[in-house]
Amino acid sequence: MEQKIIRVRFAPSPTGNLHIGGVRTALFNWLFAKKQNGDFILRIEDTDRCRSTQVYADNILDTLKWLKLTWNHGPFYQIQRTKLYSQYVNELLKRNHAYKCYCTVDDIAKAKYTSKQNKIPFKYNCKCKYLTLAQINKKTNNPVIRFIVPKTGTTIFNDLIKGTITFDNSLLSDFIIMRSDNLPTYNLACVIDDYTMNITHVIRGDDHISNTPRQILIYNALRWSIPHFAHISMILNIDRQRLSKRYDSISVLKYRKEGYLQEALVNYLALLGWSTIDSQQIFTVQELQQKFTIEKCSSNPAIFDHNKLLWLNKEKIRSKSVDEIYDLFVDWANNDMKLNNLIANWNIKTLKKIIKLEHNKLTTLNDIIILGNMFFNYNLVYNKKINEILFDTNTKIVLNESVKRLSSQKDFSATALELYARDLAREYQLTTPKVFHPIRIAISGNMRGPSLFSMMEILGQYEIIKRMSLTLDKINKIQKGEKAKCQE
RNA sequence: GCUCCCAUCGUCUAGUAGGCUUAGGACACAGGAUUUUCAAUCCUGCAACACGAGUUCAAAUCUCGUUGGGAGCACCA
Repeated sequence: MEQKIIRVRFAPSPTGNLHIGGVRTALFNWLFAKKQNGDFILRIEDTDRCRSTQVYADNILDTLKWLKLTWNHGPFYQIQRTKLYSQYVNELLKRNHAYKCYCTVDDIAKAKYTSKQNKIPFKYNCKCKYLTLAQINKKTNNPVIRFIVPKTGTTIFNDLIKGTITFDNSLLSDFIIMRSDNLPTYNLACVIDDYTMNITHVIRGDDHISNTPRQILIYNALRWSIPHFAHISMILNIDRQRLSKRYDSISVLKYRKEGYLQEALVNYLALLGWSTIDSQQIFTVQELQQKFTIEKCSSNPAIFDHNKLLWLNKEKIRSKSVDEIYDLFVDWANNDMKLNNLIANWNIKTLKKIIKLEHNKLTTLNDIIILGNMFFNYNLVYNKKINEILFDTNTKIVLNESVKRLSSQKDFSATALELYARDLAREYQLTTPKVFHPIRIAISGNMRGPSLFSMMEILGQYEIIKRMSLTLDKINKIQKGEKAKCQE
């Protein structure tokens, strides 16, 4: 017998940037499909004309592309499929599973207000079902279409993650499936699409659990078999609140901008609500595809942990060769005009040496910018600690003597340079920090940075002496009474 | 108010047919070693089964209740 092909879909609405929770839903669908050689379909649910925009749709597409969550079909836009929805709405109407409702938004708001006042659960009891032809003829407004929910019984489904979930039909209102503008509402469009697109597994956020019984009722009314459902838990923000469109809809693309690797984000998101028995932390994409199972998805909500993402990003960078990191860096910088200009004159060979030097310290690609600036765009920064060292009486001695000695030095390997510095310390009876710190500040403009002598080796004689002299000049000028820049 | 979902270290989680758990791993945090800085590295440490009943020889694991958190109850998706 032929086995049914697995087909899943990711169906965001373009009413905001794709946020981290949406990306994870997409990822889980994608992994589920990939593992079983199934299809991953992208569908844009844009029936809300007031809030959907192309800008957001593009953001969704761009984000998925960056993360390499490729889809086999689509993107389908629901707005282009309205004929299909009308067709099925008519069928439901014909089969007495739906009726036209002429109630106004005010009517409903009033009913809702009353139930809130009386503290009773809200259920809209629409009477339009019983309207006579004469009464209907008097109506002037455009009706909506409501689905007729059975008065009794329960709707049960077996969720692949949460287990059996039961809802009482009597609690449900006759819900709207088509608005007065003749566009379908979410529950209707979703069912029609999932069915006609042959979706076998609906994997989505668990905020959709309460929509599921409504959708199942539509499947039943149309005599369609229902797909498998899997509701993954939400990602909560640090306040344990749902990631809201309003506050957390900063685009996931910001992680790219900040220098995160797509594979780090994918790896991290996979770990958020999914795990293996052996608690493996670092996965290649291929491993994720092989090992992902819906059964191992956790049913409790997860909080986004930025620290762990950072760690994972570092690990991913470390696992790459210098050349790979360089390529990644250049690609990344090319996405940003400013960065692109900044690094235009950076020497490739030197940059690779720098990357090699700091290979296992890099946390984001942006760290390379910081390092590069140290080497290619020398700039002496001032802060309290640096000033202290700059105006230490020994500093001038160390720098003057260094300039003198290094001018005639032949060997500029890290080991030779360290030897010279240690000799200097011994001869002047200074502790090594008293010698090393001024040199570090003079040549890198900073207190923090890579191994001092390796840094000097990369810079070379000319640059070292130039920077040391420059620093001496500055010290002299400031000491002569020029308004101290460091007082700012 | 009603319905549904969830409940192991600060965070993500392992614990899958109740005994193998003095509850494991990872991130974070703290301390130490190393050191010219920041790191990296190595070592060490801190830290959890929400609570209460019940079932059982035995419960983090099953049942019920309580509490807490989340989601939904739109002509939004």
